[in-house]
Amino acid sequence: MYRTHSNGALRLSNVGEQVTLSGWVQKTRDKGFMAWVDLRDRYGITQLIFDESRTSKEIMDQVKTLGREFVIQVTGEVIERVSKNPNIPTGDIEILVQELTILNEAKLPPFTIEDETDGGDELRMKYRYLDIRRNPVKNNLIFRSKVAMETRKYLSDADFIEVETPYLIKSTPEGARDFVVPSRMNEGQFYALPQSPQTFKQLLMVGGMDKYFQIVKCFRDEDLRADRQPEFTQIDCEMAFVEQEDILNTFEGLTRHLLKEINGVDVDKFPRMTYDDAIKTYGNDKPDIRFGMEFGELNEVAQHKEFGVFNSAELVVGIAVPGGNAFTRKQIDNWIKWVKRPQVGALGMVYARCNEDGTFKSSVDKFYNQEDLAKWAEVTGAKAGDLICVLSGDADKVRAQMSALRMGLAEELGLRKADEFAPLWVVDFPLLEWDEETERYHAMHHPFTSPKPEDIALLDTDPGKVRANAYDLVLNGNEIGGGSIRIHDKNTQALMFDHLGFTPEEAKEQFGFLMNAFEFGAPPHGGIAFGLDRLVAILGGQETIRDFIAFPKNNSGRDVMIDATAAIDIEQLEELKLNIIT
RNA sequence: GGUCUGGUAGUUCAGCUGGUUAGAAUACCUGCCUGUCACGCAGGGGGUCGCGGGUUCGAGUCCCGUCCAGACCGCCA
Repeated sequence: MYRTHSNGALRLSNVGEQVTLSGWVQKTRDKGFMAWVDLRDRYGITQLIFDESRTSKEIMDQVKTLGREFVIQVTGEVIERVSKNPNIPTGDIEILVQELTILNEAKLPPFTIEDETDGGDELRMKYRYLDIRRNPVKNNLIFRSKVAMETRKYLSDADFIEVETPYLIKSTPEGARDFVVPSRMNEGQFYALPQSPQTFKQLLMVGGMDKYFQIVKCFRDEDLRADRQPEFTQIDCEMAFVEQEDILNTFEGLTRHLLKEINGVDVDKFPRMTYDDAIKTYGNDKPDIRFGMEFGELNEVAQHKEFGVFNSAELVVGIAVPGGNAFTRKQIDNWIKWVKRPQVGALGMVYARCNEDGTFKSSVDKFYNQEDLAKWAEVTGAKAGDLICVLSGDADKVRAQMSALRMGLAEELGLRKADEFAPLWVVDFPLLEWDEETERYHAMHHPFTSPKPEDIALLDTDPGKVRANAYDLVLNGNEIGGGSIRIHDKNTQALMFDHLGFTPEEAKEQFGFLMNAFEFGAPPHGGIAFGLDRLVAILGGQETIRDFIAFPKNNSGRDVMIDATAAIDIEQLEELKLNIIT
């Protein structure tokens, strides 16, 4: 037997017991006459003691050969420590070792296996199995497991059935790029890995599995970000015989359950905001509402003066930065530089200081008097001590720029508190989105999303104005889930494909199976999918999802540990009848 | 596809305006140390300054190219 207890288990009450422990050598502290070894496993650290007067000479010598991360097994007696360590749960006891076995030696690890490691990201990824030994990463993985378990518990209790759907499916031109898999048995043909199990879960509804969920890997061949991986996990859900309201309530319930069970936080009923309002008020369809700084549209009060920049702008928009009057001139200049970076792309920024005495001092005092600036303050909600930041230009662009500035400032001011949770439903998304490149409308969500019945008439006259029965769940400025009520009749689906530029033949070739199914009694249905990686990271109070994934890919989609991607043998290529064109 | 930042000891970093033998911390090795727990003390080893080219009397430092990493924009139905 390798162990009778874990390294986090023993307490004062175990004193006198004979125990066997196994684990990794975290650290040895050798005082000559006496040596201590911190023995680590998943559960904690237990201190081993070796002592000239109580330990055999052989074992004393053996201890001197132990290096960091050696795997050892010891047997000995639990004794009370002479000097206790209040910082760890096992700090009152130690093991007086009588037998020591080195189960496996270890090379010197390339970085320290400690909470605050000296290792950089690249190295940690290359030796991810060592990184996972560290508490922060280990705890994140345990945390993720707990979120997944609570999700299964909640949905299972609500009569949802977990069904697996295939990973080898068919490529479609809509949406993200597919990862493709060549088929050996079907020469020149390919499977695609699913971007989501969308059509399959709809077919499950036709199949009568009226409450379905799946915690499932999805794949998208697009460029990565700190919160985007090429393979990621969704909590994918679908329900039949439901309206939008039923879905929102069910999954608000799931989110509330997770916040309660995982974070111990009770949240009020989630507020709802239309897509249009989110864009107007926050410049963004996933607003972080943990803090204010809402947009104030200044066209009426700032235009028709002598300031040409504002007069020629489609939109002049401002926000009040709480306490921002404390910024130095240099700090404000740096924010101006910040918004002028190509990533944000503003041409400049106008600002107005709101002095404590109620007066204003702006960068455009030449054009605006105190009365004008007081109106700016009224529209943006600025109080004495605040700073009003104003951007202007093309409405869509300036909203995106102001949104970036709002988030940047909030981050800087510490308004994005990791332990505060502000969920929000964003509803009434547009059904279609104009794509400049292909010069046609694309489905904003996906082509199976149902238009709002009262907007269907607009499909022919003003397609961009048609709203969908689509919704996103936003948490702290991150989209953590999104879904829609689906189309469930063949004619509406055909109409949608038509407006998306599919000929009836193309629609049949790519989605004929779904259209067919709709002829055999498809129930009304809808659903939602949560991004598990992102959800877990946010519940865990972090923005980057990588440390909640055991073996993530790097920025370029590479796994630096196994060194994937890689070329394949010529034999494999021949078997697949593939040529590499360069 | 684009913008920006970085690459110097095992590791994390400093290295100014180009100028003697490239430093610190930590890790590692040796010795000492009668209760350590970020142990302490003394000593030691450790470098193709990512790679290639250029400017210069002289390049870790400046320029060009390239590779790698990270953040972001585009992209992500």
